[in-house]
Amino acid sequence: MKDHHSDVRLTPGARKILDTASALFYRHGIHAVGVDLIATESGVTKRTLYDRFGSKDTLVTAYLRNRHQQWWTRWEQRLKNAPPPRALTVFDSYTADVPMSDRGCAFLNAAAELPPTHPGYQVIRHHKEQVRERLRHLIAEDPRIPHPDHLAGHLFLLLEGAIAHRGIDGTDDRLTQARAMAEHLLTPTREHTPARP
Amino acid sequence: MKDHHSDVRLTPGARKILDTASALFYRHGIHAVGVDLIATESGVTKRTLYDRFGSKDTLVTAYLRNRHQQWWTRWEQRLKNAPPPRALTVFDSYTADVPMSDRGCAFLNAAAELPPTHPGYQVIRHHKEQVRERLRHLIAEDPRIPHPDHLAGHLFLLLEGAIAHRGIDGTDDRLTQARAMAEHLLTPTREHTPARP
DNA sequence: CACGAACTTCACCGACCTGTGAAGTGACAC
DNA sequence: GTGTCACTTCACAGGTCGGTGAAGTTCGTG
Repeated sequence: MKDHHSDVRLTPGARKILDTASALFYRHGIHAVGVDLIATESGVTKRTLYDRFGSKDTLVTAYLRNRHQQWWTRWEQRLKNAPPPRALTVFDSYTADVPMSDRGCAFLNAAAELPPTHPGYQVIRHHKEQVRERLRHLIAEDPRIPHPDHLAGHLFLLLEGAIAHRGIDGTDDRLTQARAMAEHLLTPTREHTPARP
Repeated sequence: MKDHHSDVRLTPGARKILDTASALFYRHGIHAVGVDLIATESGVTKRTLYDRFGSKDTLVTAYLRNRHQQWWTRWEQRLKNAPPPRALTVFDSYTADVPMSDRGCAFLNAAAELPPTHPGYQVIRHHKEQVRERLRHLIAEDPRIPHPDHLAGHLFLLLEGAIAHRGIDGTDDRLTQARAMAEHLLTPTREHTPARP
């Protein structure tokens, strides 16, 4: 209960491999990084890598799972001592940890280069689904918000657009803009009715 | 004036190579497609490919440039006979041509796997900049809109979020949602001010 | 001490990667 | 008919890809 790497039992070598692979995959993309490089950078032989993970695809899937777990934990942490509207924390969670977000969203990037048949693809879908769902619940905390579902969809699109451009623009500007827009939408001054139910 | 491939002089072979490469790059990603496959699928030898384009990076850049040109032409076409608010056409432009958008945005996908030093990266930035700028002008066509710049940023984020998820979800739903939200934002019934008076 | 899990080195596989060299063919222009 | 442009085939370079083989070493635990 002392480790921030809360995932199941991983041998020290496997842990090192996963951490190294995560950094490389995120920075350079998945197809651009070979298993040889991962093994070398991990201080581990390819043999060990294949003993622990079986295939590159499995390692990629583990990377995605681990990333989701880390991201979720950070968000949960940030949610604890956050003033309402707590939905805004999702933007801060991206802005806060720079090395974790300076190349944009790991899941959007992975989705861009993996085929939909890849075992990691459903991890991506699951992650986005979870974020969206949590957002929906957080927005519904304020009973004055008239259409929480619709607003959740709106905030989610703002978030995704902003984080997609985080990697391209190289600045937090879009994220900051999106947060401000979200904040405005979350203050229930007037009607924010959807165009159509 | 009859060809939708308006780009400069390209030999027939080069044209075929570019078209084939475009389809493959968009469908499978850039790193996942080798020049051998491109040559084979084009009915052309690698030699010809290298004679015409010099390197894979150049071919990738040409792909991005060509894509921008195509996309822009289509949008321009759609803008001609469009009722106001014409800013909404940008959503329709994505929804309309399925094989051109079923894997999401070609530029966002490319940005996800290319290093920022790649010669094609500035093409990506340019494309997004152009879209955003055009959107800003279209919104400013309606003098009743109080803060066109701010609203353009808002619509742009909605668009980018929706098109980023176009490839993941496999449906047009997010795009349709985003369009509806944009439409609501564009109807100047009440205040849409970014700050409170 | 002894056991076994984790890890090591090193050699190897077939396939594929980007990129190049040499020699030759067909079509069209002057 | 000579030149040139687009294109062809074939062979090959040096390197990396994911994945496996056998044999030996480190190390904590019982």
